[in-house]
Amino acid sequence: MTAFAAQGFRGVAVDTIAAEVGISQAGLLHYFPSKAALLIETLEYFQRLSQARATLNPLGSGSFASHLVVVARQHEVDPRFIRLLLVLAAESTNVDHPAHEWFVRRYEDTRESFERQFAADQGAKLLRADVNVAALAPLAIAMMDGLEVQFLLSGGVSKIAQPLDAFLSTFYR
Amino acid sequence: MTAFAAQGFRGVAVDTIAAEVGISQAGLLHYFPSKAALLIETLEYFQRLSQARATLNPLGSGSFASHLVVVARQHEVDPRFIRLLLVLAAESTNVDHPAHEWFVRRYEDTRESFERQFAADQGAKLLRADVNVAALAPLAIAMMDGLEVQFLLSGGVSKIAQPLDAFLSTFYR
DNA sequence: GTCTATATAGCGATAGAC
DNA sequence: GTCTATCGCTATATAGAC
Repeated sequence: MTAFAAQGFRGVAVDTIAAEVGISQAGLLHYFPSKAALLIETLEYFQRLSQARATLNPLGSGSFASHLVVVARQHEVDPRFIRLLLVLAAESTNVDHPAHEWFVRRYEDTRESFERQFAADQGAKLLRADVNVAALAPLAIAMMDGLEVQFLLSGGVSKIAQPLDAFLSTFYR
Repeated sequence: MTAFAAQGFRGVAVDTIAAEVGISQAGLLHYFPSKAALLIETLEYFQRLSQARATLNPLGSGSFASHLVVVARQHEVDPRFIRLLLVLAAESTNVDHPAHEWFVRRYEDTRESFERQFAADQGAKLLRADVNVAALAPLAIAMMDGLEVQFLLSGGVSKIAQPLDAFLSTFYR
């Protein structure tokens, strides 16, 4: 995760990852048929880890927006997770990239999930009734990704959680 | 520009670019001391091109926000330009990347420019007086970058200009 | 100014020993 | 299950001819 996050898919060598876990390059490729397969498995593992995190941090207590801000704050403390998604999402915009299809599907899933959860907030009279949740979902995703770019480029000076909160708050009562 | 935009820095070979302009690999490296130098020159060239475009499309007629929406619409028609920035910005979040310093400086310049132009809109009573222009600048940049990710991943299905307009409009009277 | 040729290095994947 | 060794390929950069 950290290797792919820091260098992207093409930028990291299988040997580097193998050394980090204490085995040889051939040893690592004994468990994964190819480097591309290793990447996909890494992304799937990341996904499961994120879902486990979300379960530990349930959003029953507050709005979906406040949940997103908490997640953003965690990313500021430990950017390794979200960095993996950001760097590889940009790299995989190319259709030939081994993770292209994975990211296309993931963004679609995320958009649908955001839309559902904003709709729930609207049903609970937390989100303003005049807000179009289908339009808000891609905006919220875009804002999180974009703030992350500035956070990483600035070396942590530019923040994520506070600006995200400011943005989302304009849609809540 | 198109090669680096499509594949990033590490993903493209000098030979590929050389073939595209009709000379050999050694012929191309006759003009640039290294691949990294070629990348920086490409980014500088892109910058000059963007500024020339902005001059042709002056914003005297409307607000800075409407100017940004026009630019976004151009990017939807021809994503090659902005794609270069997005892919390389993500790649260059790594401090060892040859264009890291270039992007750090560019984002700082862009943020300052956005802040100045939003302030001008506020002075002209276009932007609401209660809006914090220093806070709005990074949000606007983040939104443009994030929408671009979704545009590229969706193969052009997800749009940039219309959602950006919806976002910026909430701050204008 | 542009070429061919090559030095040098790195990488992914496989073969085969233990 | 893990290793060493190696094949085959690709890539950057340089040398030197024309």
